[in-house]
Amino acid sequence: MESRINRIKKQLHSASYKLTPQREATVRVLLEYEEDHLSAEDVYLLVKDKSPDIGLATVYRTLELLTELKVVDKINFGDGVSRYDLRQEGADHFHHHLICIECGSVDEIQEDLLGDVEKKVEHDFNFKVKDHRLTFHGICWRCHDKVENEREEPSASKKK
Amino acid sequence: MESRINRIKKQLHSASYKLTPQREATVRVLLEYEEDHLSAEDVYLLVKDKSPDIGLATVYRTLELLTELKVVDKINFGDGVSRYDLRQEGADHFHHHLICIECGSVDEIQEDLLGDVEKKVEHDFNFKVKDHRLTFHGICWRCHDKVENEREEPSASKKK
DNA sequence: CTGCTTGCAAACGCTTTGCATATGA
DNA sequence: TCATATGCAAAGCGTTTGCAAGCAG
Repeated sequence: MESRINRIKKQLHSASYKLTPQREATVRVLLEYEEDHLSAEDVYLLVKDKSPDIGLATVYRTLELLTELKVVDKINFGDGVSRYDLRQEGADHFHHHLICIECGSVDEIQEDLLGDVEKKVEHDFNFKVKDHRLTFHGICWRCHDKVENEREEPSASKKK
Repeated sequence: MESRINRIKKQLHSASYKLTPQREATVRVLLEYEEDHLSAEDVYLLVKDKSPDIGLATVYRTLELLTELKVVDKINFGDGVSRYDLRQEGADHFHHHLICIECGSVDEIQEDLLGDVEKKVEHDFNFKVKDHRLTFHGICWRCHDKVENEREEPSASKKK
C-alpha cells in the first residue's frame, strides 16, 4: 500500500511534477476507495475531510494529471459526471464494468475478456487497438437473487 | 427510407406522443445523417436549415423522447457532449464503435462481437446482460495506411 | 529564488426547466 | 376543446480558467 503510493509519487516525479501535499492526499483517497467509482466531487469531499484546505479546482487538476499519467482512468457511465478509476498496476488494458439497472451498483471485471474480439477487430477492420471501454448493463447477482427469493416465498416474510 | 420514417412515427403514436413537424424534421435529419454521430447542437443546426423555426430545447426534448423509445442511443465518447446514434431496426444490441486516436474518426461495427463474452459474464458473474457498450480506441485503417505510405516513400513527395 | 501549484471566484459549455403561447388530435 | 408541445430565456450543474499568492525543489 505504502509502496504503491511511493511508486505513484515516483511517476509524478519523473514526469517532473511536484509532490505537493494536496496531490498526495488525493492519491491516498483514490487508493483507499479503490473499489468505488468516485466523481471529482466525491474525491474532493473525501480529501477535504483529512486536509480541509484543498480546493475543488486542485482536485480536478490532480485528477487530470493522474489520468494523463495513466494512474487512473476517467470513465463516464452516462450520468453527467466523470468518474475516476485507479488502474491495476501493470494492467495494459482497461477493466470492464457491470452496471446494474436495478440498483445502480457498479462491479468490475479485471480479467481481460476481449483478447479474441480485439484480434478479430484488428484483422477484419484493420484497426490497431490501443485501448477499449466495455460496459455491460443488466441485472447484478444481488438483485437477481432478490427476485428469486421473492418468487420462492411470495407471501412469507416480505422484507420491507 | 420513407417507410422507416413511418414506422418511427407509428412508434411515437402508439406511445401517445404527437406527431409534430419539429419531431418529424428531427427524425429526418437523424436518418439522413445516420452515418455520423451528431450532437444535439449538430442536429439542431441541421434541422434549423430546413425548418428555421425550431428551438434547441425542442431538439433536446425530441432526442430524449427518441432515446426513451429506443429509436436512438445516447452515447458519450468522453468529450463533454452527448451524441445520438440511430439504432438499426430490429437490433437488440447496441453496435460497437472504433474511435481513432489520430484523426478522431468514429466507425461502427454492426456485427455483434460479444456473444461469447456475454455468455461468460452471465455464467461467471451471475449477471443478466441486457445491453452493452463497447468502444475501441486505436488507429483506424486510414491513418494506418498513411503511416505506411510515409514509410515507403520517406523523402519523396512529402505532403504538408 | 523561480516556476510550478494552489485557492478562489468567475467563466464556460452543455443541458434542463419555467412559463406563456401555440397546436395536434 | 384542451392536454401536449413549443420557443425563449433563464437557471442548473459539472468542469475549466484567470489571477494573485504560496510553496516545493
